[in-house]
Amino acid sequence: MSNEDHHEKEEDPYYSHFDPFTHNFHHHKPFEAPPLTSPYYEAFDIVPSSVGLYSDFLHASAEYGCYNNNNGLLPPAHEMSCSSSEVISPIDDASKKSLGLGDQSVVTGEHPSTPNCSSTTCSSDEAAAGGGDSSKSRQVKEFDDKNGENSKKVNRGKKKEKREKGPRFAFLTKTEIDNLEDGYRWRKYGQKAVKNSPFPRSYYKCTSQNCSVKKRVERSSEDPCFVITTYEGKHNHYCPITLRGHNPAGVLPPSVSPPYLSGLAPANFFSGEFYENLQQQYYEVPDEYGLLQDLINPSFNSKQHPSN
DNA sequence: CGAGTTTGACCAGCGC
DNA sequence: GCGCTGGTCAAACTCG
Repeated sequence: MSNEDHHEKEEDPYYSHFDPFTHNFHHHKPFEAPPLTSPYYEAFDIVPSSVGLYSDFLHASAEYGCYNNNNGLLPPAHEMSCSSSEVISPIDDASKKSLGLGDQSVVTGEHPSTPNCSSTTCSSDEAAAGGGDSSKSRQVKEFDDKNGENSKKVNRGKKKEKREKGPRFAFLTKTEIDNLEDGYRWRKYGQKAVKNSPFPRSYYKCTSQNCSVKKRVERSSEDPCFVITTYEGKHNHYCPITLRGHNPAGVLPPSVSPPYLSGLAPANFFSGEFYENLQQQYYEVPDEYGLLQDLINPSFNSKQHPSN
């Protein structure tokens, strides 16, 4: 799929703001939050639900269990002063299930029982993906050769163990570029057509060894101007790429950066260069694991175009 | 030749 | 149980 020039650049009619997040966020900070109050919250503009794109996206976030999650950076959906309840819905049991959360709470600040990849101890996809039960490691087709067939059939042996997901963070980007440069190196490992969308979803993994961060990129079906990028997991390495020869905000190594600086925030997200070509809507996807603070770049001082 | 992409198949979860 | 769907794998392919 190409980025066809669906749309010429124009003043974004959706980019006027209704900002529910700034309204009552501060009641939901059960932990000692890093100083990301306004930068992040203000980055989180939501437009009226009449804009289908956002509606969809917010629904998706609800499915992820966004608003009721542990760190409380985001308000419960039903408390958001967004203009429509159809846009925001609190996480329900079904949503938890979809998250693989089962009965576990999505409210507390506790870390999950699964390995937390926030340190270098997380060394494999297996570990990141679900506890790394080696007994259930995949059996590839070689073991199927007893039938003498060289089929592509595989028995991956991934049984019931649900893959547990790392922290997730998504944002909207108004851009014609599908795969935004974020400073990290990614290898595409899949592409799928998604229901109700003419645009495929692409799946990427971080190419860095021992880093299991993934991202999904899909263009909004309702407004192809927007690309929805969802990061999952947390980088455990330096950003391999810096822009213009300097270290952009958010690319500090985890070892020296405060938690909210490490990890997922797109490396060049805040660079002027990046801004030159697009407008963005940050949107926090439910972060079951209490790592929201890892995702927010404090330099993101309100969604301001540098030219402003 | 290595790294990255494409693409068809497989698998698991979920709803009916 | 079955079909649908999302997510992932890995062989084949492309590109530099």
